[in-house]
Amino acid sequence: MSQEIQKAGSDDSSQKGRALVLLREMLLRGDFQPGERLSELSLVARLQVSRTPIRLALETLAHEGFLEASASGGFFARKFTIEDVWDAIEVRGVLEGTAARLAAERLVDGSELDGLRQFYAEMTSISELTLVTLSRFLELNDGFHAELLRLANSPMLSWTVERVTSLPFGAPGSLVFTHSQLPAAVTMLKIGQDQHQSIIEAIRNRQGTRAENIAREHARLSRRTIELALSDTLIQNCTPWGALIRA
Amino acid sequence: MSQEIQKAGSDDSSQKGRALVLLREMLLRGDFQPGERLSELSLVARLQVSRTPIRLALETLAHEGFLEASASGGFFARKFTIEDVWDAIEVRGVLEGTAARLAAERLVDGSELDGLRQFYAEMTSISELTLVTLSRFLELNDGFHAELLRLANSPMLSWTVERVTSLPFGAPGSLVFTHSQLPAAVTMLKIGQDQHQSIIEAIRNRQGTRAENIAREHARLSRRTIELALSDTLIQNCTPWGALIRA
DNA sequence: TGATGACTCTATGCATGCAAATTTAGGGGG
DNA sequence: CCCCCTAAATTTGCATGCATAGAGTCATCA
Repeated sequence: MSQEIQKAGSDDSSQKGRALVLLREMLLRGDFQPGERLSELSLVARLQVSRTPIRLALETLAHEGFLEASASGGFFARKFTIEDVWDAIEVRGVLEGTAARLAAERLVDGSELDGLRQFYAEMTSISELTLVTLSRFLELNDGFHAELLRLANSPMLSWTVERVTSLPFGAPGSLVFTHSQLPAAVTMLKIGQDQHQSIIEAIRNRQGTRAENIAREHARLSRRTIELALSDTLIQNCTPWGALIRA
Repeated sequence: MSQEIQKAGSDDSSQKGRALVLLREMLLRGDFQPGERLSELSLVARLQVSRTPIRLALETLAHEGFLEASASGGFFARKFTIEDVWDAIEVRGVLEGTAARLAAERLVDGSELDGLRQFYAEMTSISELTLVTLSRFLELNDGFHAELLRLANSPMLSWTVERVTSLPFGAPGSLVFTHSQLPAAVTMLKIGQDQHQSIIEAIRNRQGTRAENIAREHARLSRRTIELALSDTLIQNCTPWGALIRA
């Protein structure tokens, strides 16, 4: 599921979509130095797409937060620090906390929680961690969080979260662990599962503040997870977006 | 100050900037029905600008949340309900609460609060409410909130707030009151000033949670203010964005 | 040697033509 | 009377040419 989520206009059927996907890949791969100017003409050669769709894609990437518009026209690669990553996670936690609180406040019938319970159950049923089960686990995790947002019943909140998560930092994404870190990583996932369970319980009991606080702490768990992955690897090697972080 | 804030790319010096400003005006004025398709060609005639800058402006407005992209190309006027307005205010409150909390948690020296204190003092010095002093008051209010965000020292949070406030709902903006409502409106502003004072105090004492909660409630005050203005006027007549709300 | 000026060259903003796709209107068939 | 299918007209997506503004460079002068 997480792999199939397509951001708007990113379908491969149009020139703009192709340019967008390719540019995102290049940015995540670190093909551009932070602060480097992305000139349209040079991209025409590299992407085999004409200037018009490239311009549209650049505009979109600027709105998504990857690029910064220069006052004199054109775009620069935005620079990110590890602090930005932590703050993005904090913001995401705040918004998911709000989703959990609103879900608790606006719940009308306990059966609305069945969706969350199902994601939780399926995640629990995954006993051991392999490459394929991890990917499945992350899919279910995405599903859980999407369902939580749905229960908040707030289009404005959903829209805000969409905007914020256009940058890849907040999302759990996939992390690469060294062999020795695996046990600790599994522990993290189990703690996360316990938090999922507690969030469901809090919403069921209409404990809005409790739900909010757990969801916040749940986001901070992904910070700890990243820190763990970072502890004996370079950031470039343990996250898909590592190349974006300089400084 | 609030009048001089220019959203990126909205300067009048370019065709795209002109189109953007004009289209925003038209949308706020309610020139388009919710769900109506905005065809580029018809806009060429109405705005006296060619298709290229119009297309860019439409793209930008979609990212700002005014328009919705159709799957088959083109854009529709998005429809908003009064619930969306309340939720936008709630989200803004959550984010400003986060700014207040981070400001408290990250404060290193009490003198950093001087900016906030100055805005507060100037707002207090305004004794009576006229059209000109109200406008000045709102400017100072904007300044206070911008300074609060600055103190949070979080580029990611600032960026998020910018994204969310591209829609005009969250911001205090200007409201029109009937004569009989004026005393109540003045009371609201005084309560808001007291909250400003309390936020400063909470940050000074490094009471993060307290600062966060007051800032949230402060946002809800603007909901009450809108409800007051709404109480014996149509929404179209008391807010600048009233024409956007249907249903 | 440093700064300032002019000049060149490149990059972007904009306009417009063309083709493909979507929507819509109309007619024919069930 | 309703549905479907076809065809035309509108609309968007894309490519490209042109003009202007900006960046870079080199030379001259203080």
